[in-house]
Amino acid sequence: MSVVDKREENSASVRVRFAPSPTGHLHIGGARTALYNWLFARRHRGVFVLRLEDTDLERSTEEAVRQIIDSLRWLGLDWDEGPEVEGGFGPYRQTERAGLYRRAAERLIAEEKAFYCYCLPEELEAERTRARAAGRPVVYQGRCRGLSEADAQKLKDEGHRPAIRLKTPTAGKTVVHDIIRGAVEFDNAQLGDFILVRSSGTPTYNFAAAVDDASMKITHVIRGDDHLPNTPRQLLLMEALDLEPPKYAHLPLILGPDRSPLSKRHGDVSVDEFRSRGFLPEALRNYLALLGWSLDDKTTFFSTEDLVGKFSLERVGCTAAVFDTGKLVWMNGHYIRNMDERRLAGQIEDYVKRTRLAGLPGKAGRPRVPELTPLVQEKMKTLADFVILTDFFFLPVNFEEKALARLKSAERAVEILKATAEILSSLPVFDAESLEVSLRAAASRMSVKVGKFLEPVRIAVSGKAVTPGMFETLSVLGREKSVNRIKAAQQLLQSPGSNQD
RNA sequence: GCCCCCAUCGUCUAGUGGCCUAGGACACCGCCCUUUCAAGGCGGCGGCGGGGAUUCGAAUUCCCCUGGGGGCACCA
Repeated sequence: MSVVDKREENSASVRVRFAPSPTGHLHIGGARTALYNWLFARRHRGVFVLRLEDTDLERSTEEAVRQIIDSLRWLGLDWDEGPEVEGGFGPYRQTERAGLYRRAAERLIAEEKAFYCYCLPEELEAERTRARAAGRPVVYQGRCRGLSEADAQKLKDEGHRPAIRLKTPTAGKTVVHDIIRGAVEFDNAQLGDFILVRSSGTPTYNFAAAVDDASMKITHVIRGDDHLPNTPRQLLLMEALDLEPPKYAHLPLILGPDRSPLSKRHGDVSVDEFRSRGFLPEALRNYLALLGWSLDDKTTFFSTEDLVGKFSLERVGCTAAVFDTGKLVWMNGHYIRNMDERRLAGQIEDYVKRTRLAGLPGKAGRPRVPELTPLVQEKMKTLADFVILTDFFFLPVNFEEKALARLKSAERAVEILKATAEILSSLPVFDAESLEVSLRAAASRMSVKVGKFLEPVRIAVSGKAVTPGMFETLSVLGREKSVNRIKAAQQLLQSPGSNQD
């Protein structure tokens, strides 16, 4: 810890940002990007900025803003500047920064580093199609770059609304010094004079991102791999604007099981969905941290403090990673087993409330979550498992097909159930210890192994083949319900219709 | 078509020229423990995409190929 602290001293000025476009839920890939940014900021005692890239008016929604903010909060990734907290470099929505982009664009025009382009989208599209067909590079040909004053005026008079393009160097290379990948070279000629401002007056992604990263004094841009080809454009822009560029780190993508980029096709991909499925934020953080980053060859579990203390971009890998839900489930189970029992009970209560699952516990006369939690804690892998494991405490017995078959074919089941009902009815103290003593004794009297003895009891009382420990289960279920259910099962077995083959 | 990125067990990864007959984790398969199921313990299966080159020596360096991915938008 002290080693870390020492090194922090001179990196106190780190500023990073997470810049989602609010067009949907927070995607698991975005969550990892946010996490890495957050870790990097915390690790260097820097500032984590949340910026909304909402320049696409068509697709951006307030609903999406809400969801992204909720998901980030739930994940525990708090931002120092951004929506709802503000800060000295705001506003933090690009739609509210229009003046900034306009001034930058005007300056570039005035300095003749950018120009108005009157080409129609359809014309450009046609040209691209031609270029592709002819095997030529698909780059803007610079038609309006050298437009004369007179021609420009004429087009303007005809009512054409121009876009603004950057004059990109036609020769030379732009090199991106990526922290994760090293130097990556791009031919300037391949870049083309890209659009800065749409004819509608709104800035494009590259323009807004470059202006904002610089004006917000971002020191490290940590983002997805898919932005690597954009980086030379942003670099060129900052150069034209005479702005100090940040350092860049491009994270490899997250893939689905079929090795294509993770998307809705692969099922649950939003943080919100993982929350609904009963995953813990600390488990998701731990799993996501390891999806692309590692400390060494053996450390798997990291508390958030560990992560903050040990995370580094240098140890982020270059390879795209497949998202393995199975491993997340396992890790979540580990966190559940190791959680303080009372805290877990609280989480379960919140979860059940939030998801409104069947068998809502807690009504008068029913067992409460804190009472049930210790019975199922070590069996749960997600919070959702709680309901699956304990529903029979709240609901009438609903026999699972497999369990019913097993009950019917169990040896001496009727005899066992009868004996158990008698014991339960007459037990002076109805608690787990007494139950264990007397039921073990009964099994031994009947020369039946305890496991075999308990099987029909388990199924009678729960309708399931799998339950928490039987003695604890009976004791929490209570004498009356236990006896009633056992007697009911006994009758079921003895009724004429229950013959089986 | 052009530009760029990537390549170790099924999956996540360690590995930065000899410590590697390649280590760990998930999954899978056995065994143990056990009141079921989990959990836990022990063991097993399983990998450096291919070809050249450099070197006394390559998972590790270079080149080519192959495969995967991203970009080439008035989307972000």
